[in-house]
Amino acid sequence: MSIYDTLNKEQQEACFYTEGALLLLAGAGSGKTRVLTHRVAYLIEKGLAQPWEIMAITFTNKAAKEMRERVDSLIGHGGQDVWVSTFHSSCVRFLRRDIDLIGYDKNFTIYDTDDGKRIIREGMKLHNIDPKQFKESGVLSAISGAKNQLMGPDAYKQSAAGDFRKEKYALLYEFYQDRLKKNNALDFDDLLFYTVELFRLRPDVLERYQKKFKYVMVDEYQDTNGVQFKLVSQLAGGYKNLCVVGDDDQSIYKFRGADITNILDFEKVYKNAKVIKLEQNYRSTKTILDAANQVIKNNSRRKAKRLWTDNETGEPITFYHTNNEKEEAQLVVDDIQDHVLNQDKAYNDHAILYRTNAQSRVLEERLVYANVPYRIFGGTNFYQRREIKDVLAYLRVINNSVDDLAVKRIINVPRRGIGATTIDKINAFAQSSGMSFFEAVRQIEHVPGLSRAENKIITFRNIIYNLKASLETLDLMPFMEQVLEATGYMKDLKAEDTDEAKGRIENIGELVSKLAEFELSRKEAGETPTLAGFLEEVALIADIDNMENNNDVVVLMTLHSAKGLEFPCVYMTGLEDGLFPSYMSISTGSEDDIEEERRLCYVGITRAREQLTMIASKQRMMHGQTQYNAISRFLKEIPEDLLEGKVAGSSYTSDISNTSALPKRRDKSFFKATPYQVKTPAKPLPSNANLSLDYKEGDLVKHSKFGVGQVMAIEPGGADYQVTVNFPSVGKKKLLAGLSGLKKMG
DNA sequence: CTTTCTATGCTTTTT
DNA sequence: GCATAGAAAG
Repeated sequence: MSIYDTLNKEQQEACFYTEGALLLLAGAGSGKTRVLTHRVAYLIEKGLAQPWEIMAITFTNKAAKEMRERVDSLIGHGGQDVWVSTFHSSCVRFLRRDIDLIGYDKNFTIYDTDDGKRIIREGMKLHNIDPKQFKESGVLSAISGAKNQLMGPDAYKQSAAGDFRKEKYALLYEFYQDRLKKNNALDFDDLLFYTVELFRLRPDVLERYQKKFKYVMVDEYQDTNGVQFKLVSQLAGGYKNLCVVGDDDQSIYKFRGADITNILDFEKVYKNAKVIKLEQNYRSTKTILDAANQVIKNNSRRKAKRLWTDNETGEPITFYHTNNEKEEAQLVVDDIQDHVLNQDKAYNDHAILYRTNAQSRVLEERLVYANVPYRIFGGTNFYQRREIKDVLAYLRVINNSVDDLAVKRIINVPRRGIGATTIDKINAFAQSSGMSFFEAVRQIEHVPGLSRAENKIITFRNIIYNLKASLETLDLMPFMEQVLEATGYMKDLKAEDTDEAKGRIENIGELVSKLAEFELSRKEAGETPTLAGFLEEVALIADIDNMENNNDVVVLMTLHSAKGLEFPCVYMTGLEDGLFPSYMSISTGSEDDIEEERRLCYVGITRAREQLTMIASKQRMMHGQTQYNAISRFLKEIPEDLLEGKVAGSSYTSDISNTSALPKRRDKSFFKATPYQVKTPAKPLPSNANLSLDYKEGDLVKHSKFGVGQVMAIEPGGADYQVTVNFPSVGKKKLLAGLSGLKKMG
């Protein structure tokens, strides 16, 4: 009996085929992570490689974390030395070590697209480019596209000659890279681009890694782009033991530069590549899988394969055609309630999926109304919120003062009476003498024509100087409190006294608890937690990474975010032509675009284990206007005998009163051990959060976002108490008493 | 320099 | 329908 006995024949084959190039075509739910982790175990067990000679690359932190855990539990001792990480964090590691060899500073900051847009906006002003004709996002995606094809600004300029639009892009690309370099910053694409450059220009560095990594594995290979392809071939160029895993039918990130030909042509590039197909699905019922197959088979550009399963036939797929999006939402909510109350299902067995984030609003409304606990993923990322970006900008300035963007962001936040004219003057001075913006602030006495504004700048400068000094002496948590105090940011928000401001205060509180977690985890790992380390971690994190499975809540997310996840009950909403497939993909008239959407549909269907509900609405409010859309063409590709409810003509006449025919909700506590509290409109904070708390360990407290939880611990920390609370909906959280607005229950 | 009003523009988004 | 950016007014 060995650990490999639990694998099927193809899985075993993939596991034992270790040398050379291997393409693993792994259909949805076919157990590819199992194969990858067992393969790692096999390599180590057979003595083919030491743990640190194996590299596994994923796209998301979540996938990396999951693989990490599974490798650890399978291998036990030594497992933690296997290099498991995302493309981007691997590159950060490479670059932090050696980027100086190609003329950059090792202490670079990572910019997100928001930062990028600011730079482009600036560049467009400088070059007099009409913002009506060029959108920042369009420019950025052109730049991103160029980087994905390994084209620097010069190469791009050459290729752009004669094309009016591209020539402007080229101009902005150059400006953008200049500005990033000045600010000592790299964007997401740069992380990959410069790593490839580093390896190209310094073969000695590349060789070190090629010797180190005897075996390289890449997950979600169908989503790789040009640079990633190059990077992978560089890394695996030594031993040439490269195993890529993917499913061409789940390639849904073309708009981010993913190139499906990487997987389709793998065998052409790696001539002796072995191909193994994993076609047995362990996740879904026959009915669901059948539907998925029937839909995806309408795509022409794909590798031949047919997913099958030994699972039961299961229930038919339910189809509803509702009159409008409110009914749609109500129906989903009622159905979930019914499952929870009458069918022994938990809330977290349910996922509601949609094409666009905007659709979540109506659903959220009905969920709140029905008191169903839920969590929305995606939309505006936590780290994109204004208050979070502001606070992070302060940290960035303290960490890397050359970061002009960050300095300009917070120089007048909160208001210090420093306006556009003053900033322009400093800017002009900085540029004429070739220094950074903050350097000009340092030498503010030399900047001409400021008069009264000078004192305001000096006040600001002192704040930053003092905080820089605090960072030297204090631990991160007390330092953070200093930042919030000394900058006046918290004071300003508290004075505002609106629900919105309270929400922002809570978000900052959440950021503080993230910092606490970070500090703790680094200390546990025996490392010194640094500000730079925290900023880096925060820059590379996504919303979905924070999804924890043990919270009993319904989850809402886009079809894109759902990739890689599975749920017993899945609701696919908004299945209408014009929404899904999107209007864009229909109007270009390109079959490729429709195929991409169809793959997205395939991804959605295959998320479901037991029950799949598909809903279209006759009428829907979109962009403030009522739209009447036809039922999605994808829905029509599913044979009627797999569906319950009628597709054409639609016999399902739902009016809201009809839904009250569903079983009435009884006292929730009969069914769920833990009472829950859904998001309520923020309750007023204890207005002067003084330091005496009205709750103690063991008490139940209420948080306006996380609901009710039990206080696990209270510890003094600097000027405020750190309170650890266990919330049934989100798990344990460490909060600052003054910021969190916790209220004792009862 | 700050506040308030009007216009505009909107898919998806692993990092 | 909503959020955000830029212009106009205080």
